[in-house]
Amino acid sequence: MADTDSKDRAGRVTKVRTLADLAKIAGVSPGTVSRALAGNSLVNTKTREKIEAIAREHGFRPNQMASKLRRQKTGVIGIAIPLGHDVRQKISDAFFMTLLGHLAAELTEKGYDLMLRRVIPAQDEDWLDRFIGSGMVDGVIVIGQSDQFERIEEVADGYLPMVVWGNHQEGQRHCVVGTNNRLGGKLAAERLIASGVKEIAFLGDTQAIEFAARFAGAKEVAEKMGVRIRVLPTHLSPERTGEEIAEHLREIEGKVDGIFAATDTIAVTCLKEIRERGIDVPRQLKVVGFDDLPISSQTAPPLTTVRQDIAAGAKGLVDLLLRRLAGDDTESLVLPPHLIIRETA
Amino acid sequence: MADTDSKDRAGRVTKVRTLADLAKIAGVSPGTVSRALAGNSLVNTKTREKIEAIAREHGFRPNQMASKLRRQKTGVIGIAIPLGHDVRQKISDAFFMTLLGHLAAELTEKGYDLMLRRVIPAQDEDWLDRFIGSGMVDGVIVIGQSDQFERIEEVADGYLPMVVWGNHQEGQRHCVVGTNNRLGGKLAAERLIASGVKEIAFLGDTQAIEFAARFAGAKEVAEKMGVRIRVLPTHLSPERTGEEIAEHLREIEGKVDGIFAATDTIAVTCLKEIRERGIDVPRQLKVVGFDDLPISSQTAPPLTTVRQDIAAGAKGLVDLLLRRLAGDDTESLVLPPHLIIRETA
DNA sequence: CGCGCAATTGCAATCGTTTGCAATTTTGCT
DNA sequence: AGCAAAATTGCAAACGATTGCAATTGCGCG
Repeated sequence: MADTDSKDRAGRVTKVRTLADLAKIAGVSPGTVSRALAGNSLVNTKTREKIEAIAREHGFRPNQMASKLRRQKTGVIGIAIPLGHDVRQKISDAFFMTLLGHLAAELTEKGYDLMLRRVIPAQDEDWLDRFIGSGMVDGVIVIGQSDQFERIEEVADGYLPMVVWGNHQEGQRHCVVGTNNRLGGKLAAERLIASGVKEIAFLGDTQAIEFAARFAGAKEVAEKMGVRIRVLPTHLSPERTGEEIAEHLREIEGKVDGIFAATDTIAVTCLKEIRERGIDVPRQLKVVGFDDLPISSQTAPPLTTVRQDIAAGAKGLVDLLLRRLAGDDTESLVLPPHLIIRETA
Repeated sequence: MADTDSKDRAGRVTKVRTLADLAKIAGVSPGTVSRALAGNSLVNTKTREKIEAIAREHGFRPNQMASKLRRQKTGVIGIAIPLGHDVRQKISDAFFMTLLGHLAAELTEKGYDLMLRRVIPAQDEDWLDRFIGSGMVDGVIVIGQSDQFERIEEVADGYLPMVVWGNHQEGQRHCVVGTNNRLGGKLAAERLIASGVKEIAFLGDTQAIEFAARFAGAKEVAEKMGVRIRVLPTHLSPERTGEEIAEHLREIEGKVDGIFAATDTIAVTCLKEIRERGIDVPRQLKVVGFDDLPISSQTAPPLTTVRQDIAAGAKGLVDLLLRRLAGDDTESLVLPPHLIIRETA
């Protein structure tokens, strides 16, 4: 508030490391200091102010480890990012990162810290139990089910404070927040077909459960409308994707007139490859993406895509987790996707 | 090793929460259990195996809080992201997120966890002391100096295990890892001028120290070569940037023939606005960015930019921090930028 | 069989805070 | 002034794992 260098300008000679040290200086007991610094307790205002002053003067902060140990809660939420095979990719994936950014904002606002952990399930069987059982976090948010659906289910049976970002399956036991991927897939296919597309290619890896759902939705619509649709497996590693897509394009050229990309990242790369082949979008080939990342409005031409509301997703994850921390057994939250029409379809 | 359901198949009825519980079952003392689980200690192989078996059977994990308290180290590295004014923006900024992704990979590999904390210095005077003094982290990496240069300097005087991503100033006291921004700025300007540019506009906020250095480098070259250069303040919040840039473009149209964007994010938005105004890149207007984000090769036309080696930066941050944890007082690390020539200049 | 040394194990203090309970001081009221 | 009730404060036991030191056990060998 006022001046900082008032009396103790000799620096940090006096080292006050513990409540007890501080208590000695203040002439009270450690318990009182603890209560005083905790703020709202039942300690005399005058005493509190004196203690606070001394604490400030010495730059004292109570040791969090001790505090957490004693109180049996950490104020930390664990964020686990399971990396399936694409080991180096996913954590720098634009979608996950954006989600993480929003999570950080939400959790910080609620007074929680985030502990981030990249896990490689293939190398570490019980990554989830380890994270949970370590006593380092009060709850866990798992970003992406990867290929760990079963393991997550098992853990969910005995551990309440966990929420997962991902796809919702009929009858699953773990609490998930995510977009209705199937519906999103339908929207994409409908748009392509409404734009006159006669044959669709889906670019994505249908082993990932979300992508499979997106494809399933598109397929349903396509079949109903008598439009052919095929899958062209496409991965997400920044290096390989470009080539993979180029190859696909060579293969489908002239046969397919609509592309549904499992991800905006794929769509963006795809647009670039298409441009290089001199194909006109949307005249000759129409493209719809999925996610609506910030970049997607910046492409040439701007990408038509299915929007996932990432901010709402983050808020949902945090809200549900907090309710679970309070003992509620919450339902999953499935968010509606929105078709964003720009210029590629 | 062998079968898991050998004797205690009654499930999780017996709850083993502490070393002591486990010790009782194993018929040894808690100390022995601790040593056994720690692995390398001086406990009899047979005993160890027995204890490990019981631990596995009951899914027991030693409480980390207690462990950390006792050992006075946490195995956690704090990552602080100071947000200047653009409160919601920076943490989802592509550059920071990419860096964070690489940091996560590096730190995980070295056996550390990451604790992520968004801080808003304006709302929280002593964010850094709080983070450090909390006893929750063994060391801190600060991502971006924001407008907190002075505060970081102060803290660095009394706290060794801290490394900062940012710009290096002559004679600064804190250990920093970052790109040589001034040199990067020179490279950008040289390229623009070599492409025939006669007047340059720098798009960026020179209040940010890194950006100021980039501009300074460009300015030096421009002045030497007799080319005019001006600053057009541009922020990074996703919403405002587009409009700001549009306005700038209106203002400079016809006068300026080269743009140096402080950031690829700005450059990408810029390219889009330019396209919408029907200006030809690179014929009428040349553009150089900074960062070389993954998207930058995907724009139309692909962006010429100054590359920061993010992976090397992350590795540098982690290496230096680990050496500081070991007691070394390390020097700063300044990485060379690389001009990546694509099609916009 | 007994001694000495090495290999294991147990004991108990410690890390620094929090908090129920009891002790003490204040306050309010007659 | 006297006494009950309320407001503060102190005491000491947790929280759960680690680790120096001492005690025990086991082993080799004369």
